[in-house]
Amino acid sequence: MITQNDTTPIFLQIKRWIEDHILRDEWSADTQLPSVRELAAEFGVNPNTVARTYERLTLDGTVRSARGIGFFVGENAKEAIVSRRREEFVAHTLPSFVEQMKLLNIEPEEIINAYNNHKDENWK
Amino acid sequence: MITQNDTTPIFLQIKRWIEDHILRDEWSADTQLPSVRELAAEFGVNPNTVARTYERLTLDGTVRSARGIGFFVGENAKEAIVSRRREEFVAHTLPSFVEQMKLLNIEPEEIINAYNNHKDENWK
Amino acid sequence: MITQNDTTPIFLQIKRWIEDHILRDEWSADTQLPSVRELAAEFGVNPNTVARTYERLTLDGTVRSARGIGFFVGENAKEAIVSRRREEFVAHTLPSFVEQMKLLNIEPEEIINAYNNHKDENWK
Amino acid sequence: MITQNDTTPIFLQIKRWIEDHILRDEWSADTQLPSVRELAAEFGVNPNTVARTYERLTLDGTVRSARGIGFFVGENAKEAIVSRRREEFVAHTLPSFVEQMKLLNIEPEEIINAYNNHKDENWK
DNA sequence: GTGGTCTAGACCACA
DNA sequence: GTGGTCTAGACCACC
Repeated sequence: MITQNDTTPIFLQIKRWIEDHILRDEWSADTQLPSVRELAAEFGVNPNTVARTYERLTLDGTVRSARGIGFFVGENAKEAIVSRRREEFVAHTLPSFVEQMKLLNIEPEEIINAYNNHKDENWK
Repeated sequence: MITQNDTTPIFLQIKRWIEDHILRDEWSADTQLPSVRELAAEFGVNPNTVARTYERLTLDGTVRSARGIGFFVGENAKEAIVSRRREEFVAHTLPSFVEQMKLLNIEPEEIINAYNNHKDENWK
Repeated sequence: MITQNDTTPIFLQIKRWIEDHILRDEWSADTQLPSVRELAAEFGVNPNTVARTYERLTLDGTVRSARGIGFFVGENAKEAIVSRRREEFVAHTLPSFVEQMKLLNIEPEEIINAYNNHKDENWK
Repeated sequence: MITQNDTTPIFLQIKRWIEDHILRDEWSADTQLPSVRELAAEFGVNPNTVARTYERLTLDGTVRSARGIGFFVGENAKEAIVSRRREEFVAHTLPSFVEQMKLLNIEPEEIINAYNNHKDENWK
């Protein structure tokens, strides 16, 4: 799911990928995260890029680093992510989404359908 | 509506702004569009930036240029825009939107509400 | 056959259109050419644009103007056009044409066929 | 081969120059292309001009860009270029070429000769 | 007046 | 180092 074709920076794609894991409760507080080298190999990107992801996550408080050991999920990581994303959602995502619906004459039913048919797939 | 705060490039914001006008039937086929210098002044950006917008629209076929005269809305511009945007919508926007809803536990009702409350406002 | 879609200037398209008539012996020396207004109406362009065409043709010697009367085909117009065009042909058109053939793996037969099938059509 | 004398814009000359390399199999899929600054220096033009070339090639799908890394030849670049050029060839180049031949009384033999004498020369 | 191209130089984010 | 965007200003051809 990490791709160069997307215009969003790779390190942000990885950041979101990690956050998504946390949101799905696959990684909970104090869970040790994959090492920089590991992830870099898995995604086929430069280790610096992954390091940058962790740096940002650390600034967020989403993650905390233990020198010489690795990175761990922070205490209230999930709650923080949810609140940040919700804010983003209501402020930008939802309005622009509705705007698109209106412009393209898309009925709410389509959205409901997509919602009901959603399966947890495309998961690297 | 054009802002430096948004991370999307100015020339693409303007492109979208023009396309939206066409989608709303404010500008139909063969309508002459504002000149490069005019728009540049209106948005307070460099003429080159607007020129770049029009260049892209021309490559799209959304717009056609007449040297020494100006730009005009292309023949099937609206249909082309709708089909392009719909494709983008079902391929990316909608899936990632639903994904967000699931991750953030947002119920479809919220979307319906937003949809119903939508007014055509803040329209330059 | 005069179109805004072509990237070549309109006045040059018209110039070529007139020269082609001469090459086909439809207009010979001393034939009076259509007036500026006439052509402008026929092509749906600004009279200035046609005027510019005649101005160039006059500089060429292809055409001579009689004040208050109109424009007439010059004495050795046809020969001059042919020589100019031939020069252009061997210097640029032919080489780049052959280059394209090589790059696209197009065999000479295709050209011969096109040549033999050519009818004098698409003539405004 | 890139010259200011030609009336075609520099950035399009460079585009063609790159496409020609691909057609000649000198650069195949996934080959990394010269950087913007490199080409700009080589041709003695402004980096923006080369950037514009690459922008077009990217829109084409001929090339794909990786931020911070460089540009790479796209997957079916060669095939796409060939088909685009062939289309252009049969739709415009060939008809207008034959038209010229007729108008200037040029015999097919001349073309065959030029074709046979063609050497892959002046190739940067 | 219009669009089209090019230069010079700046700043940014990314790897 | 790489690409991407933007500005400022110039020059040109066209209508």
